[in-house]
Amino acid sequence: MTSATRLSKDDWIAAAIDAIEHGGIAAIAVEPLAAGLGTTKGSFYWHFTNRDELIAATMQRWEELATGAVIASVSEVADPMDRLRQLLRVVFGHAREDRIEARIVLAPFDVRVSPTVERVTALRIEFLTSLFRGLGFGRATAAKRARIAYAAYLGHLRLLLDTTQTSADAPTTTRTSTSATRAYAEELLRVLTSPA
Amino acid sequence: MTSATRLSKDDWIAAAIDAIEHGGIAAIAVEPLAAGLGTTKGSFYWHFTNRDELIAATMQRWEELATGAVIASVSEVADPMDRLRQLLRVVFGHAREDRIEARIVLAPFDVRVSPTVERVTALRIEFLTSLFRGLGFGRATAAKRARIAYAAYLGHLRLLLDTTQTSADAPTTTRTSTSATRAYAEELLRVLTSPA
DNA sequence: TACCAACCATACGGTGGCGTATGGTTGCAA
DNA sequence: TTGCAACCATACGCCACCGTATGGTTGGTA
Repeated sequence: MTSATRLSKDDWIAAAIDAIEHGGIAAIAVEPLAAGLGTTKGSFYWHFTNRDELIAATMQRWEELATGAVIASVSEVADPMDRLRQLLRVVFGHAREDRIEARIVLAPFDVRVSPTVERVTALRIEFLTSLFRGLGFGRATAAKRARIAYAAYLGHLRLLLDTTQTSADAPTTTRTSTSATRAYAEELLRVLTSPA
Repeated sequence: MTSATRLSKDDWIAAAIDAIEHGGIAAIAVEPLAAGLGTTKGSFYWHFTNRDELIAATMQRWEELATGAVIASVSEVADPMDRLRQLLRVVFGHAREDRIEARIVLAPFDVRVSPTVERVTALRIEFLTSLFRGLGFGRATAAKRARIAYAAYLGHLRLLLDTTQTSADAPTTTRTSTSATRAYAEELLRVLTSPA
């Protein structure tokens, strides 16, 4: 994995994204990252002018990942109800692993992060709103339900971290989507689509 | 405010809680706090053995505040439906100011914080569950709705921070409970109490 | 009023991270 | 095979913070 080859900008960004999992953007620190990559600051400061530039690049990369994947994986489904169901399935299935998502999306008050997160948030809520509109809800109701749905997702993301971290073993066996989580998602779907 | 008198342990804890608003537990740093209090480390290390002890004390204090107030302010209402309504009103009214709550409750992965937060979380969800049971929902449904309700609260807490921070003026005019927030809370109440 | 305990200031050494400077390597291209 | 550009290592100074050591103050009590 740590091949003795030379590094690219993207290698640093990838390492930065990994680091987020264990300490948020605060963990995007040059010297620890260099150590992890088996190199030194000398390399880093050739590719980047400073730490903030890496953080910016990392956020940009995350934004691409965050917007592209999920929505795409859903938009192929035709029926609106099935789309929403599918979305919840995907999103709540992933949630357990997505520590990175959690760290970025739950972390407030950081100017280097918030613009990106706010864009992603807006986009996701818009997408959800269109879903609810497709289900026949009026404009205002759809907007509110979308917001509730996304808030519930965020909260769920946070709540998952409680039980997860205690056992530091965490085998690669992604035991995602516990039956409890499934039940939660189904109930959420139920209440969110209850008649206006 | 910064009277030239001597300081107590509680003064440091109070300062620590304030500091959380502008940087989370990371902002509970001895020297900055000392400067803010108009004193020096000398004082601090007389009252506490080290930084972690202050953090622990601060979390303990927050736990008291977090559990006591809200639940008490609600339990005087008789009718279950009104209780829930009242709870949402209180909680969503406060939310905008409660940056501190947000920073503590949304921050994961910190061993010095998580045990406290997890206790508070469990307690609140239990309380919510009993509310839903009081509304006539069965055990399982009540538990799920409670979890959804709390997740929606957490997510809402996070979403509020987006719009809030941009304008750094933030006058003391607690413009809490925007009409948008009210509408959100009402819709949330509606979907959460929709028939099983 | 003299003293002791509570409380605080100052100075120090240590750590971890940032950014710069400067001098290697390495590999491809002429 | 030499040479230059890309890439990396090492060493340095700086800053913010932690914790210790040590020597003041201060205020109440004997």
